[in-house]
This record gives sequence, structure tokens and C-alpha cells, in this order.
Amino acid sequence: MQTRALRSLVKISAVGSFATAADQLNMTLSALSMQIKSLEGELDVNLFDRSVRPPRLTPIGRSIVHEAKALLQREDSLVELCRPSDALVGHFRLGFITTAAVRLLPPFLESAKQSAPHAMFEFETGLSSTLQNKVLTGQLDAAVVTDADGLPGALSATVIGKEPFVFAAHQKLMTDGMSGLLADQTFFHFMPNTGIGKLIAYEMAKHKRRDTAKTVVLDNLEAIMECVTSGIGFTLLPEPDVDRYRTGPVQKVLLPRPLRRTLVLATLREGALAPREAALASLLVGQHS
Amino acid sequence: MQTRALRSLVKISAVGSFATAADQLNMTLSALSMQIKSLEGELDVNLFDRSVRPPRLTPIGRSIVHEAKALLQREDSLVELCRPSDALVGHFRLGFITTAAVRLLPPFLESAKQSAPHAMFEFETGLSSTLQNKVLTGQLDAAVVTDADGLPGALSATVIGKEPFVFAAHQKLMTDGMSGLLADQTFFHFMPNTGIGKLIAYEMAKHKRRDTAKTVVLDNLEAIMECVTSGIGFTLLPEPDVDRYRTGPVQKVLLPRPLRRTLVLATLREGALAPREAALASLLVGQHS
DNA sequence: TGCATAAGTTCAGAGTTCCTGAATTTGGTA
DNA sequence: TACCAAATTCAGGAACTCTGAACTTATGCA
Repeated sequence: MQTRALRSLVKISAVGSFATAADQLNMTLSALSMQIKSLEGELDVNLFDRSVRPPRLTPIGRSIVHEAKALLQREDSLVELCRPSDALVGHFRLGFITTAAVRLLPPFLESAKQSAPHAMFEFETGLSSTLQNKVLTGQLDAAVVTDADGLPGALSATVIGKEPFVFAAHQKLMTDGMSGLLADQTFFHFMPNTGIGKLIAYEMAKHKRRDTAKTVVLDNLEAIMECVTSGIGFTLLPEPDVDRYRTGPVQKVLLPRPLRRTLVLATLREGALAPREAALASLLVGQHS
Repeated sequence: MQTRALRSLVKISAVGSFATAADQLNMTLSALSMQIKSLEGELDVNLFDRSVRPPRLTPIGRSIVHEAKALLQREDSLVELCRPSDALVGHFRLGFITTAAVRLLPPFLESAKQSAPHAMFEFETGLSSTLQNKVLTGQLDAAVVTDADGLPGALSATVIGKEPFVFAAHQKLMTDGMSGLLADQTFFHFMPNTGIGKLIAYEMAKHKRRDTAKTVVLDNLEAIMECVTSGIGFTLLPEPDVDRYRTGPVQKVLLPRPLRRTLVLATLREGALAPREAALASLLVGQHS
């Protein structure tokens, strides 16, 4: 169906005659007449009572006009979506590494409501490597990941933020300073097999006495910080995560040589989103300390 | 805009490739490709990322698909409206003579909800002659009027019902029978200048003694019946109206020679509604005693 | 890495649709 | 009754759309 014919129909209904409608639509009367006639043929109804002049809408014709208006409004909004604008428009499938999702998502959605009111988002959380693969295969448009292991060449990355790692322990365990912690206390190790876990392991390997003390592996940040807050042991995590979950007198200790992970927004370098990557990233930066 | 192209787009999005979509749409791959390309040109956006094969929807493409589905649903319902069915479909502008509207409208709408769920109605009340003219000039599709003065030849009529006229008075005024009423009591005359009023005048003229007693003219049925119920005087009205408004001990007296008015549904004989007149009328008959 | 294959795109020509302008019909009006 | 304006019909030409073949290119397998 040609929406143009519906537009003609609505116009005729508005002005009340074929002649003036044809005039306003910049077409000949005969073209308009044929257009309506072909529409009537397609729908197999009489839209107009042609026994009078000018032809009058039939009852069903009036209903069709009503429906047509609704349809044309849909068309207008569809076209409007495509109008170039600096606002982000579209349906985006985004990935967030699990550890950052909790912190980044709410403020992201908040600022998206402002800067991209017509955009729609679909989220997925997972490991950095999983998300990278999904971006590569087109299952995701973009993902917030860490660049710890270096990104594949096909991906382009925009830095979202850097998160320094810190030790965290209950004050009462810190009387001997870091050396006491390392020597005697239980270490809570977050997901040793993932990107962030390997970074943590790499750092801990520098601190010799580790092999002698006890290590507990956990895949839940909140649980780790709950244990640390209770004074059961210590951990090594990105500072924002420590800040998010510490509730009691937990002390943070910076590393001798600062270690940090970098969060980046990764997209397919040659993908359709590439020109919009900066706009997307701008919704993410400046949202965490 | 060609809705067919939108249908193709939605199909591609559903099956995930141009080739299988083209197959299912019974068209060649090249035709489909050109269709989408022309749609992209019309909207001036890239719906697909063609750097991969099969091409993938871009974020905005996904949004367009979403909008397109809504639009196509509108189209479907528009086409559905036109499907021949025995139910009454359309937007009808109907007239009801004022005196009958109050009684006929509620049950009419009730049965319309059943028999014509997709029809829309617009109502207008007025004098029989006014409504007839509006039907003649196409301002109304049909009207319930009285055929008292005979209808113009251009109108066709379906009988909706016949309403006998009765005298009505409070019991206490009836002790002398009709002759007492006619001689001494105030007569409430409903709208003497209209069709129904002239019928009433015609009937009253038969009863000689009228000129001597008092007459009150009123254009409100409910008010007349309120006065009659209070015992202030008597009236002559269609029986259903008397029944509707009498609340106290009001007695009805049939006329010596029965007088009645006939309600008909009138439409333009050559109009578009003519074939549906019976269907419309069937929603009106059998609805009053 | 390079080839084979399948998937899309491009192109030219044919078929179809759609529009224009003139001729014709027809409802409303003087 | 005749006229006028409005709508329809018609024929020719312009514009669009489809088909089938040739071409290009991403992907998968050796």
C-alpha cells in the first residue's frame, strides 16, 4: 500500500473536494481521482459516494480516514526517527563487565534519559572476554570492558575511566601495617581466572609471603567486602568497588607501585556504530570517582 | 512510502538474511536488495551494516523495524476494516427526533455494541423536518423521524415502530371521564409547531369544547408529565412517553379513533448506506413497547 | 594464506504502474 | 433547460520496479 494515497485521502476528507485537494497536493485532478480509485480497488470498498458532487465519504470511508490518520502519524514518527540529530537514536545492545555494571548502569541510564531520549537499550553483563567476542560477532553493538589483555585489532576503544586497585582490611588488622596483613591474614581473591582476577594474582605474586597464608576464592564482590568489613581477612580490589560495599571501619591502602585497570567502551572498528562511539562513551565518562 | 518495503524489512529482520527473506517473500534477491536500498535512500539512513555478510541491522535499523511493525499493524487493521462482513462497519452520523432520542438511544447503543462492535456513531437530535433535510444534503447518513407529513421521494424509509397517542391525566381528574377533562381542565400541548405538535392539534380539534378551556404550551416532555402527575391538567402524547415519565397515579385513555405516529429510519434512496439500511434499522426495532 | 562458495550488489532491459493533458460525462444551479 | 464546475475516462509518455545475468565480497575450509 502506498501511504501517499492515504495522504491524498485524508487531504480530500479535510478540504471536502477532489479539486481543491488536488490543487493543494500539487497534482492533477485526474491523477488524484485515479489514486483514490486504485486505493478503493486495493481495499475493495467504496470510500466515496460518487452519486453527488463533490463526492462524499461513505461511513466506512470515514472510518478508513480515521485509521489512515493514525497510520500516517506512525509514518511521520518513523521518518522523524531518521532525521539527523545529535541525539543518539536507535536500539543499542550493550555489554557491561559484571563488576562495573552495578556501578555504571544507573547513572548511565539517568544521563541517557536526558541525552538520548529516543534511544532504546538492551543490556548484557559478563566477562570482559565474552563481551569482546560478542562485539566482534555483532551480538553486541558495544561493551564496557577492561583492556587488561589488550583488545583485538578489530575493536576500537574509548577510555571510560581508570580504577586504581587498593588493599582493604578492617582497621584492627592493620596494626602491623601491610606486612602483618600479608603474613598472617586470609586473603579474599576475586575470580582468579578472569581478567581482573589475573591482575590481582599478578600483583599478589609480587608480595612474597603470600604462599604461606590462607587464600579464599569468591566470585561475589559484595560477599568479599562483607567478610573484610567483619575483620575476617583482607582483599585487593578496584577502589570504587571497595568504596561501594564498605560499611564499617575498613581501611584502604594504596599499592607501592600503583596498579589500575582501565575501563573502555569497545566497538567494532568498521561497524555502523563507530561514528557514534564517542557519543555513547560520553554517557559513561565522568560517572565514577 | 511503500509499506511493502517495510514488510520486507521486517521479514529480513525476522529471518536474519536477505536470501531467505527473498525466498519467503517470493521475490528475487536483487529485487529485495533494491527495495531496501531505496527505502534507505528515502529515509536517508543505513538500515544495515553491509560490511558483514549477511548484513546486520544497525541500531537505528532495529528501531525502524520496531516502528515499522507498529505501522504495519495499523495497515493490517485498516485492511481488516474493509473485509466484507455482515457486521456494520463505518462511522455513521445518525439523527434522532428529540422526542424519541431519550428512549431509543440507550438500547440502540447497547445492541450496537453487540452487532456492530467496529462501527462508530455520531448522533444529532432535532426536529423531524430538520433531520430529513440533513439526510437529503448528506450531513447525516440516516435519521429516525416520523413520517407524519410524508417523506421526500429521495428518501427511503424503514418502519421502526408505531406509537399510539393516549390522553393522560391524574386519576382524581377522571371522575367525570373524558368529557370532564376536555371541558374544564388545563391541556398541556407539546410543541404545537412541530410534526408531533400538529398531530396533537389535529386530534384536539376534533374535540369541540377545547377552545373554551385553558391550554399550556411546553417543549419538554418531562415537565409536561410532571405537571400531569401532579394533577394540574392533562395531555395527549405518545404512549411510550407517558409511560416513561409517569410516576404517580396517572391514568391513560385511548383515543376513540386510534391515532398514532410512525417512527421510520430514513436514508438517501441512492446513497451509499442504502444497502445497509436494513442492518441499521434492525438495531432499532423491537426496542420499545 | 589462498581458494571455493554462498550471499549481496549492480546493471540493462522488460514489464508495470503512475502521471499528464485532453476529451467526456455528470451533478448542481441559474 | 442550459450552463458551469467538478469528476471520470482515456491515450501516451515518464517513472518506477522487477528479472536474470554478471560482478563483488565476506566467510569458511584446506
